[in-house]
Amino acid sequence: MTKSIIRGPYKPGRIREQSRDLILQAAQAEFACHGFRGATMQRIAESAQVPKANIHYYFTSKLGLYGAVLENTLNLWDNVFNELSSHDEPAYVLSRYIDAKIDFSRTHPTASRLFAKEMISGAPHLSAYLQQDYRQWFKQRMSVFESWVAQGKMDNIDPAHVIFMIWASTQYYADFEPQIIIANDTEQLTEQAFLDAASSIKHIILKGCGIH
Amino acid sequence: MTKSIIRGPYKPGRIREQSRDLILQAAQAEFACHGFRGATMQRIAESAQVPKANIHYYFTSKLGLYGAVLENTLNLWDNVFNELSSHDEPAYVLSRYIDAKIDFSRTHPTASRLFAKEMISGAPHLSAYLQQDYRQWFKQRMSVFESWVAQGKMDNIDPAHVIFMIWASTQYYADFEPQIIIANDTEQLTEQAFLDAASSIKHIILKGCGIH
DNA sequence: TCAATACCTGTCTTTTTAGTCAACTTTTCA
DNA sequence: TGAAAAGTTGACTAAAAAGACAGGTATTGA
Repeated sequence: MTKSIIRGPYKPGRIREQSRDLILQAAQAEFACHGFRGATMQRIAESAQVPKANIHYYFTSKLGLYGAVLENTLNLWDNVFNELSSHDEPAYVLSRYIDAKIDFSRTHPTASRLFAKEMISGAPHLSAYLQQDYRQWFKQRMSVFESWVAQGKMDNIDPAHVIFMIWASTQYYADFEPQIIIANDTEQLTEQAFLDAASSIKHIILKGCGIH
Repeated sequence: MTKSIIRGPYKPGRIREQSRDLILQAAQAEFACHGFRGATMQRIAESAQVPKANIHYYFTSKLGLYGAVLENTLNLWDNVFNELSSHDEPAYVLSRYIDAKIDFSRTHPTASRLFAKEMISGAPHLSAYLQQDYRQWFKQRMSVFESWVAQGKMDNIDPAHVIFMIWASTQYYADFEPQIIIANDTEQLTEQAFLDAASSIKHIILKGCGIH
């Protein structure tokens, strides 16, 4: 076998990590497309090109696999969330954040869709996350916006709606791709299309909030 | 039986219509929550409080039922679409449209979620609609926006992104309800919450597009 | 009132699904 | 190098799924 040449010297747990990752990748796509109930272990196995029993060697059950996929995806998510850092200039902060969100939609569309599906289903598997990290993050950012309003750096708008508008607008380009593709009369969305979207969103949000 | 007293005099086909509607209602909720594959005829039957065989009396198959639900929902959708009529004043037209969209999110959240799920799955059952009515509607409205830009009534922004932003922002309040509820520290969204959302969205979109 | 028609549903079949398991191969490391 | 550990998988089981259908009941209009 040429494995040791191709993959380099063996380390304990290396195969485990690699196989798990392969399965998680396939599972993310399947769950994003069909939701938890609609996904089947068989299709995930075929997509990952492993026997179904192999999935059950690494994951206890379908629910366990789904949990692992969600956890995996939450980490990516948090990185983008943290782009909305504290900074004196709202124009700079929001511009960077919108760019980061649009870039996430372009580079991780299935991650975005997975969360959207979970939310639409009532987020039955995300309540812990929503109650903890999300809630905390949200409150912190709210206070940043409020300080901007107090300093006259932006219009007096409920920050929650601004945040929702940014999320909704940026995630739309991942979640509603078929609609956008048909409207654009194209086969697939180019990087330029995402940059244009970011540009329009930034224009409307910044100007709309009275940020200079 | 008291049916004739409760339901009034019988007309041919009246029972059919009533039963179909009951099932469609339950099916919409189930499909919206679990998607086409994740939904089961059994749960739809339980939710509608009819035997499963009764569903198969009115609908040929699961796919047939799903198609009927989609068609049913598309009619509601189109009514809201048509609110974005031609009119001289962009401020008036867009305000009315945003109000109508937010109101739809409030009064028909499951309809909104059903479409969102279908879109995220790649819209496999909506290609006909997207290629026909949707495409046509979109092009027409684009030209309205373009005439506004030409007349200097709004900033020179690609209208597609404005439309997407309005859709995304308004539908978000139906599709991502769990997220919004937790951010709002409330049990459920009140009508006032929707009115506030509409108000903020209108402020940002109109001002952001340079519409007076 | 009384066929004819429409409506209803318990029971059955077939297919698909999640999950198990024991026999097998590969990898590791002492 | 060889035995223990890790990884693999074909074949199985039990549960859940969609759908068919025959034998019923309710409704209608003449």
